[in-house]
Amino acid sequence: MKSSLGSIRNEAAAGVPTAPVLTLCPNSNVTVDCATCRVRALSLCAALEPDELQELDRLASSIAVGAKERLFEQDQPSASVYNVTAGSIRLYKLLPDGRRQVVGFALPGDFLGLSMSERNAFSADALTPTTACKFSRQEYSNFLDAKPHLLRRLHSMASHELSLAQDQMVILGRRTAEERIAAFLIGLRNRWMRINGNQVHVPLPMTRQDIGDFLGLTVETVSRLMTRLAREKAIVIVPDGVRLLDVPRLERLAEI
Amino acid sequence: MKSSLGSIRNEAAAGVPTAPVLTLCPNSNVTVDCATCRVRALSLCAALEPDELQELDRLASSIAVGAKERLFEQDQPSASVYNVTAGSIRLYKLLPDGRRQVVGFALPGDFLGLSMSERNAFSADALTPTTACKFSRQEYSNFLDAKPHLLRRLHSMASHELSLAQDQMVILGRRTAEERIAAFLIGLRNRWMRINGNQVHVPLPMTRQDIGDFLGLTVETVSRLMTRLAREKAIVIVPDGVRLLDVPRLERLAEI
DNA sequence: CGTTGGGTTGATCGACCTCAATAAAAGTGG
DNA sequence: CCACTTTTATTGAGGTCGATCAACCCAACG
Repeated sequence: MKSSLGSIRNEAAAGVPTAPVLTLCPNSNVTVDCATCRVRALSLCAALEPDELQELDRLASSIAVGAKERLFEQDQPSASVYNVTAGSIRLYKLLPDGRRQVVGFALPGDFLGLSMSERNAFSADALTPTTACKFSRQEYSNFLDAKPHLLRRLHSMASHELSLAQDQMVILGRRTAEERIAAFLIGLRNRWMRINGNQVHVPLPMTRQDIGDFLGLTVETVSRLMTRLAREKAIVIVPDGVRLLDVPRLERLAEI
Repeated sequence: MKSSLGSIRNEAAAGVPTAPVLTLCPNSNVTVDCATCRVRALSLCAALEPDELQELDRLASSIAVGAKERLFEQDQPSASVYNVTAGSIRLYKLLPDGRRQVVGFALPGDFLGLSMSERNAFSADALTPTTACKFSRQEYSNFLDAKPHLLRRLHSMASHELSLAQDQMVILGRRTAEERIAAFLIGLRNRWMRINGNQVHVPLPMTRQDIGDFLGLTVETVSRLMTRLAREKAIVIVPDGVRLLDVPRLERLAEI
């Protein structure tokens, strides 16, 4: 057997898609209005002046995808880049034998395609109904060439992403299961805070399996430890999320 | 006890430096000559025209650091960025309790400071005598503003780094110890190949402890598995490195 | 109202860690 | 060049955290 790791059980084997690929979407190509965009301040577009925003407007199309639909797939040519405006997305890599590593979750304000590379480094499935601004990668790349300060912001977002990835390396390489869960909850809370403001309620649009595949743990371990944190009054498990009761305790565990 | 993970034993506790901090270096501020630089084709500078190279020449100073000296330290303000010209460097993060995660190894041609951020995200110790081109971060940043195609290349290098970090997340989250070692050796061979051309000999300037802290394993596990791979004729352990005998087998294990 | 996907809980197992001892290099000073 | 220390690597014996295997619960849904 493949030893300790993996998440083969609830997945189809060997790279077989588990979510329907995004086909034609009724809401595709809806007009975009950057001026009234609610996530603009959080997103890449914050780097732009009003007139530049109008230019970008013309390049964008709005898309909506239902829960469990796939936006794009690992190793496929990437035709588009996206700016998430609502919803949540799972980003993951599959090994040939079906083991899965979730490399991140995209939330409103996040940009997909930071690397502007020819092929997707990972797959992306919507976890909840999701909307995004969609751009042709080529057109966006040309736009970048004309707007160095936008490139600067793209690079700064990519750098931030790199820094998060390195933090995740510490979590995966050197932290206990309990610390991983705590770090995950605190990290997610901080991200929701930027979007919704300070909240004790942390929405968890992903399954336990997704969390496990993000943290290098099994579903069972995630479930057990969340239950334990709840029993110890550090959190309360509520439908579609958790409520953080003892943030200092969790932060101590996560020790960012 | 802290459970499974960590590398506290051979390290001083709680963030106490284990390597001397780089102070005054005899070879500092030696004149740089980009025109004859042997790693230019591999490095960021490859994006520059001859006249731009001369401009950069004037911003650069050459530094040399001995083995085990520290280039810079996690969380400290980052005054400089570096282009490694020779040697090898360990990049790592420390947890407050002394656990360590090596986030990468820098080799000739690598750029340190891709994120151009205010503070260092990790510490950097030379593993072997190392030389690098050193730039003021501020001056380099200004230079970038004037040269969008250089920024483009910086971003492309940062994207590549992000992609490597995500691959490392798969390794740390979902691979067995044996697979991690194989992936490490194959990955390092591929990097040396870009520098020295195709070689069966893979130099390992880092200790087993460093490898363990990179792969989320203990020294003992690294040693045991390297010995096993040697016993099974996949590699030969030689002074300061390994010789790869059965590359296909290792690649199958690493399954990139 | 059966079916299905997600979540929880228990019993057991095993990959890798921990602890311990020794061996082999690599400095270091006389 | 050789004692002596220090660092790094190897090997063995035993322990444990999280994985595996297996029920079971519950809500959603056609």
